[in-house]
Formats: sequence, structure tokens, C-alpha cells
Amino acid sequence: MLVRRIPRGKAAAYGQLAALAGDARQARQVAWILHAAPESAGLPWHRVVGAGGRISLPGRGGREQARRLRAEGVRVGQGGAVDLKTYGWKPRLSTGRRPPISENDLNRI
DNA sequence: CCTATGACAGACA
DNA sequence: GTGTCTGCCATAG
Repeated sequence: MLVRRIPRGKAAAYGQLAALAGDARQARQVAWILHAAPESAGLPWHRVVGAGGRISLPGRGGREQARRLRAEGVRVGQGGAVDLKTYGWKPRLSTGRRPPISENDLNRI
């Protein structure tokens, strides 16, 4: 599972994960999956941010995400954005094309 | 089947 | 830098 591979203190973008999963256009579905994923799944969802490192989660969730990130040593600037230059996750995998993502592909995200 | 929606992204003003 | 608009595509109604 991609999200689980994101190391502590790092962050990855929705689009990046989508690309790794096989199709960069699936960013919204990645977001959808995280939204639907239960807290009990124990996913490090807080390490997933929007393009450019901006936190896309509005309201309280966003503050919670920023809080968790900072707790891992990730600096979150104004407007809730992390510096991907510094904290961006660099996976060591290929970006080869693969089938589209769907709800039960949670294990790939 | 058809429309609306969204934790996105990229292009543009 | 900020605000809109457009392309996307799985889900929900």
C-alpha cells in the first residue's frame, strides 16, 4: 500500500500517489479513498497533501493534519503547506501505467 | 441514463 | 500572490 510506505516526517501529494498507482488523473479518487477510509485502518493520511504540499482538508481535519505533521517534525507554514523540497517523499518505484483505481484498490494507495 | 459533487491539478487572468 | 475555470473520473442520488 502506497500511503503506508510514506515514511514518518515525509509527505506525498495526491497526484503523486495517483501517478504511482498508475494514472495521474486519478488524484481525486485517491482523495476519495482517503476520505472514505476509516480511522481504524491506521493509515498515515496526514502525510498526504495536495499539489505543492498544501493541505486540502478543510476545517478541523486540516488543523488536525497539520498538528500530526508537525508532531512528526514536518514544518507546516502559513496556509497549511509543507515544503515538498524538504519533506517530499521520493519513492524508489517506477511510474509505469496500471489499471485505474477504484474503491477496493485501497491496498494500492 | 443523467446530473451533481469533490481531502485534485494545471492553466490563466 | 490570489481567485476562477476547466479537465477528470468514481460515487451518490
